[in-house]
Amino acid sequence: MSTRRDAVHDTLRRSEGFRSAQDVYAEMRQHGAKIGLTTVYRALQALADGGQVDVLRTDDGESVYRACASGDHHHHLVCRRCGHTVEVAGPAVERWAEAVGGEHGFTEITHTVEVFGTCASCSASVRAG
Amino acid sequence: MSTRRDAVHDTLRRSEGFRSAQDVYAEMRQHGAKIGLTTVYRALQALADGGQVDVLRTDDGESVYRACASGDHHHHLVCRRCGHTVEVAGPAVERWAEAVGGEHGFTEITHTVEVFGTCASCSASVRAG
DNA sequence: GGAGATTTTGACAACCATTTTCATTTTGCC
DNA sequence: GGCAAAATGAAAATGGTTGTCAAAATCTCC
Ligand SMILES: [Zn+2]
Ligand SMILES: [Zn+2]
Ligand SMILES: [Zn+2]
Ligand SMILES: [Zn+2]
Repeated sequence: MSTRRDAVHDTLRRSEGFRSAQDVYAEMRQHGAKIGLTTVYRALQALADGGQVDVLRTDDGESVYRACASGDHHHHLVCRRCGHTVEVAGPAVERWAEAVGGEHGFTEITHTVEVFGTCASCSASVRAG
Repeated sequence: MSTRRDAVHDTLRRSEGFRSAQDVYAEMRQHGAKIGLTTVYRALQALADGGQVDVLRTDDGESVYRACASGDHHHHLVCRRCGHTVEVAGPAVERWAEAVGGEHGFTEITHTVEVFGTCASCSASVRAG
């Protein structure tokens, strides 16, 4: 629909982990893009609403976005040091969530699942001092 | 340690679902408690740090707290209409999170899991109009 | 009990990501 | 070109949360 939105989407695709709106905005400006912060926010929201990017909340309440390779439902294994992110499927979790909801008479079940850890290369650099 | 902290803890225990700091503050004042908002924030943080209450973030970035019955690791099934909350255990999920982290060389694995739905009584009241 | 040190409290200001506003610019269409 | 509708972005507003700092409560030792 819009050139701006595509530019935001591209910036996100070039990133490895999850990025905040402010983050994306700063990077785009750095690379000479002429875009306003408000538009970045709007583009990210639209992309998230359209399911083209994934969103999650950091511990300090910031929304961060990622253009994932998989369009199917999946979850994330995120390194809490470098942000390196792996997309993971979890059929067992999907079934569990549905089952636990059903057992208690709940309907229209949704769920949020995120896994955090320290990735191999970060572990290595810590050991190296 | 402090009377204020206990008062906050008690207020939370009397609540059914997750409550925000502002929420707890308003209720305490309503009941005549003489306490400041800053102190409520500090008490909730201390309780959360001590593992005496559970915290989670709402979609709009608000931190909400709950004094759960179980002191063991567990997750929550939350009604998105009335906030009614059930504490649920998920051994399968625990194992899955560890496994998926390990498979990708991650260590110090943690995870966040929340299940949302519409509870039976809310479904009923919707049907009743 | 009391002086002084230490901790806790809370009114208020500061923070900061996000949203709203609204005037300007760009786009879509004839 | 002309014009309506949509997009843009600078600046102001919002709102939950945190920082500040002086006053109040609590502890400590005599
Ligand atoms: Zn993803
Ligand atoms: Zn899932
Ligand atoms: Zn709990
Ligand atoms: Zn768990």
